[in-house]
Amino acid sequence: MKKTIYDVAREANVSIATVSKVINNTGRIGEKTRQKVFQVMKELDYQPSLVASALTGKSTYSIGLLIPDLANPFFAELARSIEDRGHELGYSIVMCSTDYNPEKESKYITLLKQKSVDGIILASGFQNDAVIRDLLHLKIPIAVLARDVSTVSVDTVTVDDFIGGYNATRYLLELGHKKIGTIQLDLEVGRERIRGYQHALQENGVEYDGKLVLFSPSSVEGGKQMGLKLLHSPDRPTAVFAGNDIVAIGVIQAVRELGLSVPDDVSIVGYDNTILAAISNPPLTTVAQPFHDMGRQVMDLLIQEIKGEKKGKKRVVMLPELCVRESTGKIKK
Amino acid sequence: MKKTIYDVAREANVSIATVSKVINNTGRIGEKTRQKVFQVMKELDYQPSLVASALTGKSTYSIGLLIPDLANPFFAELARSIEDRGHELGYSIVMCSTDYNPEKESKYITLLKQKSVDGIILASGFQNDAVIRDLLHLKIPIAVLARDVSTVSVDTVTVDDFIGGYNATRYLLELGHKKIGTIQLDLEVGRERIRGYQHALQENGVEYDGKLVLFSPSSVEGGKQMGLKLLHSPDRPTAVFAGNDIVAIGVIQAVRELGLSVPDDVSIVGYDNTILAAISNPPLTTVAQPFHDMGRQVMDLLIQEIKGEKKGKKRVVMLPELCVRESTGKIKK
DNA sequence: TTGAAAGCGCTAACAT
DNA sequence: ATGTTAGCGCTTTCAA
Repeated sequence: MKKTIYDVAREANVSIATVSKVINNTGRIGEKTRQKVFQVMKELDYQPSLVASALTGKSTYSIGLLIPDLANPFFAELARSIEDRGHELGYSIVMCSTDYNPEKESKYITLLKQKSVDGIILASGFQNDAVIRDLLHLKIPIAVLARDVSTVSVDTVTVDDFIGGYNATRYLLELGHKKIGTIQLDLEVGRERIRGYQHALQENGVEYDGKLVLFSPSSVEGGKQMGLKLLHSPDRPTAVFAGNDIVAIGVIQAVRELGLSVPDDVSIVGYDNTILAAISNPPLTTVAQPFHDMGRQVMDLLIQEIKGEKKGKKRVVMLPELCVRESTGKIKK
Repeated sequence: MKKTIYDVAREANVSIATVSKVINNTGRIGEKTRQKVFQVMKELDYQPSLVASALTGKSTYSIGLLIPDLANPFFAELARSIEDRGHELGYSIVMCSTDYNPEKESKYITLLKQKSVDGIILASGFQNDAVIRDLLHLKIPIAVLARDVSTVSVDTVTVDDFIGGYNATRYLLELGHKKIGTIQLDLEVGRERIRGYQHALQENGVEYDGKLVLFSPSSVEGGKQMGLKLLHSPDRPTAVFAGNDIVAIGVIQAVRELGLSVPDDVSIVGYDNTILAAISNPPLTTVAQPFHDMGRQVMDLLIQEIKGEKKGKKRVVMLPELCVRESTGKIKK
């Protein structure tokens, strides 16, 4: 049978109130009593039930994490850093992969509410602010990662996608490319990167061509299909800026399938700097997101919010950094 | 304020017992009453507290997942399939990455016990059976994934590592390789694969050479270092069987660093068939583990155990399958 | 310094 | 068919 606080109290000849106090280090307890209680707790291998203490109004010490897809290396890394920071701070993580699916999103939110998690991290391309507002209204602490929720006041950690798109594109322009295609995810982040892309083009006097801008799902196959579409025209682009490393790898495959070479015929830039970028062939030039810091930051923000250590909401913006490898090269005349 | 069962009861002019009964669909309730209660629940946006119902002796509907490292694509895929199956069955997953670290293992186990999870999935190179015995003794349902716990009676899902090692090695032998090195993880699975490797060698009359067997941590860097070590001798192996795809990629890098080519000079076989194998250069011949089924199976086993739908423990063994790509080739005379 | 007792929100006998 | 009530294991006043 699992031991309860009553077992400890009886064995130590004190009341459960006393035991509770030594566990939580509250109230004033005599040193001898404290020792005795500790000893009995050890003897009985007693561990307080978090469920019971949660019911009494304390925290559950668990926080929900909504993330699009654990199987995507970028999100897996992110989840890992969030998990680590959470555990460091005494919280455990309940994982929910949403697949960018609004239905799953709200289903999981409901679930997490029922479980009385202390807070929720939204690391997803959340479709509707309504859910966020609802959470906020219910006073459930939340923190949003990697997405600007401009219309709502929440704690957010974002990486500047405009800059990311801008830097990637500018780098390609510097290499002499003029016809630069881009294949992004059909999400807010994708559109923001496209804005950066446009800005870079414009700044360099290159005319924007809508036909060079495509959307793709986050998969190798998707990248390949869109890559083929983009590269199939006789007047094909000499460089492609992809929405993430997975898509970029699809584009590489497309290039190869057309009998062309990376980076000789087509330069490619990815996004995220996952392990995929490091090991792909050729190694991928990519826009690095500081996932380690990102995870840590959201978690810290959320915990501060939970503990009420913070006045008002905070918005942390991090900067992406171009990581140059071998999938990009100067344009050949 | 969060609504409670009392709010619903009052609003619907019934007792809390009645509300509880319609929620859980137990006892006999008049149709009109039922409708009324449902309606009020909706109006109030009432969601029963799982914490409270858990305290009353019911399940928490959460299960703990101990896994070495979410950031490793293989485990991420596994975690994803476990999560999906869990959610399908109404359970949520509490993630714990252990880094193969026994201290973290027991720390997380303690945590999960306090949270009264309904069960725990051990998908780790668990170092000591003691923890498992303890859990078993406490009657906490567990299921073990990807590791044979031969001395203890638990539900397990494993992939036959002996066969995996055997198949990989035999394939290399069939290609004409005689000097075959192997770099495995220093874990039970690794040793089992080495046994398969030895068996294949012996069966083909190739003498076993201990110097060709190395251990490495699960990292590209580790694989590269061990790869260099293995390949540095003048009498270097013509093929390497690696412990997982990540290590295999490290070996590829080692081969390149020595100015050699894959597969012309050195054939390489990985393990796991993660996305890394598909996108590496050259695409990796690898031993595929059916992670999708694996995750589903452990979860099913665990839930059956939790629900007591099963007499005795079950041991499910799945078979790995060699997936041939371009990192292996016939030996050159 | 310690203990008695009232909940937290819910379930499950047992009554009615 | 519905309600009363006694817990579940813990925290927290309030007394002693």
